[in-house]
Amino acid sequence: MPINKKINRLLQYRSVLLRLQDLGFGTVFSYTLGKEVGVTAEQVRKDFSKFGIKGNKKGGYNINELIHTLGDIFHKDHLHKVILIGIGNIGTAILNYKGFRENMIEIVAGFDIDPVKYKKKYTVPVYPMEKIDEVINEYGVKTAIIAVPGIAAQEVCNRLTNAGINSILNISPAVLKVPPGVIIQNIQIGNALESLIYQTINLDE
Amino acid sequence: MPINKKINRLLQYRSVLLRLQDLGFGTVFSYTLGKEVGVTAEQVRKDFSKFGIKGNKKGGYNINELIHTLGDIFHKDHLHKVILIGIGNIGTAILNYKGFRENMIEIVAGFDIDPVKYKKKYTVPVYPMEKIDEVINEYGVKTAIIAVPGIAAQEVCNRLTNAGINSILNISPAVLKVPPGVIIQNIQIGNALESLIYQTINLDE
DNA sequence: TAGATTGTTAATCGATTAACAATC
DNA sequence: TAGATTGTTAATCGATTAACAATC
Repeated sequence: MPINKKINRLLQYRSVLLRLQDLGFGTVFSYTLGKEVGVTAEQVRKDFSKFGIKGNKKGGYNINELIHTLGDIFHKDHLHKVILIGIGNIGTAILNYKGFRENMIEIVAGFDIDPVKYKKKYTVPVYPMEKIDEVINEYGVKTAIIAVPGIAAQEVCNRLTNAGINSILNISPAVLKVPPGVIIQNIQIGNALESLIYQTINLDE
Repeated sequence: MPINKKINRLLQYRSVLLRLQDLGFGTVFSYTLGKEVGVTAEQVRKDFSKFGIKGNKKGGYNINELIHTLGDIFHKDHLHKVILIGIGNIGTAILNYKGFRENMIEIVAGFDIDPVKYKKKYTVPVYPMEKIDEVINEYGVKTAIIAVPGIAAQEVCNRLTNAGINSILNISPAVLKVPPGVIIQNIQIGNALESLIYQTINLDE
C-alpha cells in the first residue's frame, strides 16, 4: 500500500543517468548519482544491491549497463499503453507532454464528455466516454489517468475498474474508492501546496 | 527533508471532515475517519495524540471542534499568498482550480513569457517575468508554483530564490537545485505514472 | 452495567545510516 | 602500493501496529 520510495528513487537514478549518458559520461560514482538525486551514496549502493546491480570497485558504475539494467527492471523494452480520461487543461497538458514516449509510455486515447474535443486535433484520438470499454479491450490497457473534475471522478473510476483497469493515476482532487486489487496513486496539487505552506510556516521542524 | 506523511494525513482528515460537516454529521469515530482516508483507527488516534487533539471516550470526535483545531494547526485563519510561474495548460488548470480559496490559499499573480497571456482574462493578473520581484515584495509572497517547461524551470527557480521565495512547488519534470533553507516539493506526473506501471507489472509484491 | 471507544505505552517492522572489509 | 570506492553487515532511527488500561 505505501508508495514504494525505492522504486521512485530508481526511476530518478535512471533519469539522471540518461542525462549523464547524453552528456557523454561513461561511468558514475554512487556519490555523484546520489548528489544529483538528493540522497546519500550509501542509499544508492543499497538500492542497487537490492536489485543485484553491481558496480566496479574504484571504477564506479558503467552508465550504459546501468541504464540497460534499470530498463529491464522497468520493462522499458516495450511501450506501456495508457488511457487518459478528461481533456481539460490538465488533461491537455498531459497529452502534450513529450516525456512519456521517451520513457516507453504511450497514451493510446483520450476521453471526454465534451463533443468539441472529438473534433479538435490532438496527438491522439479523443473519444466519448461510451468508447472506454472498447478501447481498453482493443489495446489491452491496464492503466488509466483520471484528469476529470473532482465531482465526476468517482463515476469515471467505477467505469474504469468495471472495464478491467487495474491501476489508476488520479489527478483529480477527489479521494477515490477502488475495489481490492486495484492500485491507485493520487497526485493532489492542492494537498501538496497546503503541506508545503505548513512546512514554510513551521521552518524550525 | 522527507515530506511529512503525518502532515499529509492531517490534511486529508481535514478535507474528509469538511465533507462530513457538510453532510450534517456532528461527530466521527477514529475508525470511520481512518476508513475514509485509508488508514487504521489507531493511526488516526496516534496522529491526533501528537497534536494534542482530544476526543470523547465512547463519543468519538466533535467534527466542528476538530476542524477548528486543524484550522489552527494549518493557520487557516488567513489567506496564504502564492504566485504561479508558467501559464500553459497546467498553469491555467491551477489558476482555475476553485479548491485553493476554500483552503485559504490565494494565487495573487501569474507570470509568463508570452505577451498574449497578459491580455487574456484570467481570474488573476498575469505579468511578464520581470515583474516577479516586485510582486513578491508587494504581497510578501513566500511560496511559488513552478509550472513552466522542464527546460526553463531551473532558471525560473533561481530567479525565485534570489527574490526571497522560500518554498517551491515544482510541477515541471526538472529536478531542481535550490539553496539551503529553501523547501522544494516535486510533483512529477511522469515519474508517478512510471512507478504505477511498475507496480502494475509486479502485482505480487 | 456491559460494550465501545479513546489515549498511550510497548512491540514490531522497515527504512536509513554507519561501519568496515574487500578490492581495484 | 596507497587511496578510493564498492558491497554488505550491523546499528540506529522513525513510523506503524498491537495491546490494553481508562472511561463514558
